[in-house]
Amino acid sequence: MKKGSGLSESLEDYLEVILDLEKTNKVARAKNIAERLDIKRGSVTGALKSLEEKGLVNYSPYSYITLTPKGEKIAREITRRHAGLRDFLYQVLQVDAETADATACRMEHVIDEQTMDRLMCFFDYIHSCPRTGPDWLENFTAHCSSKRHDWEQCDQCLSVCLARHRKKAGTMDAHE
Amino acid sequence: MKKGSGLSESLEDYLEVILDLEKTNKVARAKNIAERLDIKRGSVTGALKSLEEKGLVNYSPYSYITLTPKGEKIAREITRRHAGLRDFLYQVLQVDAETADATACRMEHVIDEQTMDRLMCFFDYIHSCPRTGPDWLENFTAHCSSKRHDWEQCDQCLSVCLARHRKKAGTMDAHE
DNA sequence: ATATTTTGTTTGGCATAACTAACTTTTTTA
DNA sequence: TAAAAAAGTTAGTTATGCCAAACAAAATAT
Repeated sequence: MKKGSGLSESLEDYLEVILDLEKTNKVARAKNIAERLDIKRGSVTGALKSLEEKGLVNYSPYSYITLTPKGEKIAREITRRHAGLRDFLYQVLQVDAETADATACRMEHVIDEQTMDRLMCFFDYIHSCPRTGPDWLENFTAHCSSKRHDWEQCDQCLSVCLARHRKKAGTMDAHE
Repeated sequence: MKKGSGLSESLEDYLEVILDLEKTNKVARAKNIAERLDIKRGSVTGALKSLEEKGLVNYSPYSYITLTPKGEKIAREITRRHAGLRDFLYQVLQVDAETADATACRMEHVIDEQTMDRLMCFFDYIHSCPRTGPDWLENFTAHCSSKRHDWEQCDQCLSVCLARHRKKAGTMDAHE
C-alpha cells in the first residue's frame, strides 16, 4: 500500500486527463484522451474497460465517459499532487515552466503521502517565514549561477530582512 | 531524450544494485541481485542478457557479473541522484528515513537533469545562506505541526540570526 | 435519405518484465 | 571423488500497455 491509488501510472494518467476534459470540454471523448496522452485511439478502449471494471469510470462501448465518485476522488488527488509539485519546481527551484510541468507529471505517480505533505508544508513555510520569502528566493538565482554564497552582502540582507519584519509587525499591531 | 540513460526504470535499478554489490561484496551475483530487487532468480538472467546486449555489463552464462565503464557511469549517476534526493527528503523535508530512501528510489528514475541540479543547488543554498541553515530547518518542524507561523518569535529569531552572522563574519575577518 | 467523414472498437502483434517449475552447472561437503 | 546443496538458466505463462490495420457505429454534409 505504498501508493495511494494502487493503480498503474498509466491508469492514473487516464483518470487525470478525463477529469480535466470533463472540466474544460464538459465531456471526455476517447479521441481527446488519446491526444492528451499522445497515444492512439485504439489504446484508449482497453484502458477504459480496465477502469470501468475497477469502478472508476462510467463507460460502455460508444458511450460518453464520466468519472465515478471513486474515480473522481483519485483523479483529484493526482491533480492536486501535480499542481503542488509543479508549483514547487517552478516557484522554488525555478526550473523552467515546461520542465516543471513535465517533471511534476512523472513525480506525481511516485511520491507518497508523507513526502507530499511535507513538501507542501515546506512550500508554505518558505512563504510565511520572514527569514525566507520572495527576496530569499530571488537570491537563490544568484547562488545557482555562482555556486557559492556572496558573504559580502549578508549583513545588509539580514538587516533589511529584520527591518522589514519589524515594519510589518508594527502594521499588524496597529490593526489589532 | 528526457531521461539521461534511455533505460527502463527496471534496468536502471539493476545497474544501481550491481554497482553497490561490486562495492560491498567485491562481486555481483544473480542471487544477491534478486534479493536486493525482491524478485526471483530466474528474472535476473533475462535482465542481464538485455544489459549485456546494451554493453552495460560484462556477462555470459554462469560468469561473474561486472559493470562495463558505460554501465558504471550510468549506475553512478543513478546512485548520485538517489543519495541527493534521499538527503533532501530526510534532512530538509524531514521525512522519516525509510520513506526518504524508498521515495528517493522511485524519484531517481523520473527526475531530469535540470531539476536535479536545481534541487542540489537549493540544498546547498539552504545550508550556506545565513538566513536559513540548521536552526531555520528546526523551526520548520514546529511549522509542520502547527500549520501556521508563530509570529511572536520572529523578531527575536531574526535578531539572533543577524547577531550570529556578525559574529561569524568577524571571526572570518580575523583569519584574513 | 444517403454518402462521407469522424470517431470508436476489435484483432493480432510486439516489447517489457515479472512468475513458476524443471533442468543444468557450479560449489560445497561428507 | 561422489553425493548433496546452492546457484544459475531455460521454457512456458501471465499481465500490462502500446501499436497498426481493418472494421463498425455515429455524426455530419450533401
